[in-house]
Amino acid sequence: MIVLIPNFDLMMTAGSGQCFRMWDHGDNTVRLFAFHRELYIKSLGDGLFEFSCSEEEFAQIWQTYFDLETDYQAIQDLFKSGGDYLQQALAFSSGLRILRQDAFEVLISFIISQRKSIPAIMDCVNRLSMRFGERIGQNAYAFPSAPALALASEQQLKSCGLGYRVPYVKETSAMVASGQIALDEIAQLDDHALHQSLLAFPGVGDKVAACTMLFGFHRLGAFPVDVWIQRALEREYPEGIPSEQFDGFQGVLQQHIFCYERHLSGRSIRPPCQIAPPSL
DNA sequence: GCGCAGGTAATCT
DNA sequence: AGATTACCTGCG
Repeated sequence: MIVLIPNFDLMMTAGSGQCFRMWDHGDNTVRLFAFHRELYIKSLGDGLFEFSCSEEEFAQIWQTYFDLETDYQAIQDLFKSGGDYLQQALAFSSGLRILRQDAFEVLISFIISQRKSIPAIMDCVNRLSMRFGERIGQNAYAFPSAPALALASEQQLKSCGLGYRVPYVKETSAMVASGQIALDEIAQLDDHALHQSLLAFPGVGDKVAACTMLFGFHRLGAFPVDVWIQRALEREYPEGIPSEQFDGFQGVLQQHIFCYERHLSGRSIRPPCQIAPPSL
């Protein structure tokens, strides 16, 4: 099916580091896995996109996943008074959206992300999915469930390249699987309480908690500070960023700055090409 | 071979 | 409280 989606940059969103299961498939097409489904999207230009699914599935799953019902133009307008640097960042990364991903997948993925490059994270997540996730198609696997990861042996997890994060992933999955911390329950909490709850998971500090809030719980006010953001803040806002001005949407701001900073440093903002199936 | 990659937790002062 | 350091693994 073909849809008109104004103000949506598919490649920018796919390469923005918020998700690890979306690849540049060539020919302006992106391939992704989410919510036990496989999807291809082709950008046709002029705001037109071709989705490899039915209209029902689009309305039911993907419209929400890509947060297409939120007015991002209105959010961007909030940042208009943010100075030249911000305007340049926005101009570069306009069309970016905050995906509504599965909270458990985000939690585990960002625990893995520490001290890893984006391609390395994608490798790990992909290996975990191939080994412990449900098969959803030709060479396509869903992200594993919490019980599946909780039951995995340390050796199996280690062979997916997790390194010292193995106990973090295993214990966090066990806590979710047992209901000790139920993700659907803490989803009801306010931002501060949710952040505190997430810190109780091993391997989760302020940064991973903020990423989980922003990408897994769609808390647009969460503001993850990684090395890129920190460098940008020190350089552009030595007196501190006037974050009250952007209250409630600092997370969107963070994504724009992140994309722009990586662009300035010469890093790709495009999603990596589909890699060869990881060896098991 | 060495340093670093979207950090965290343990161990200092 | 704030600063320092080890940590798996893969890649340049």
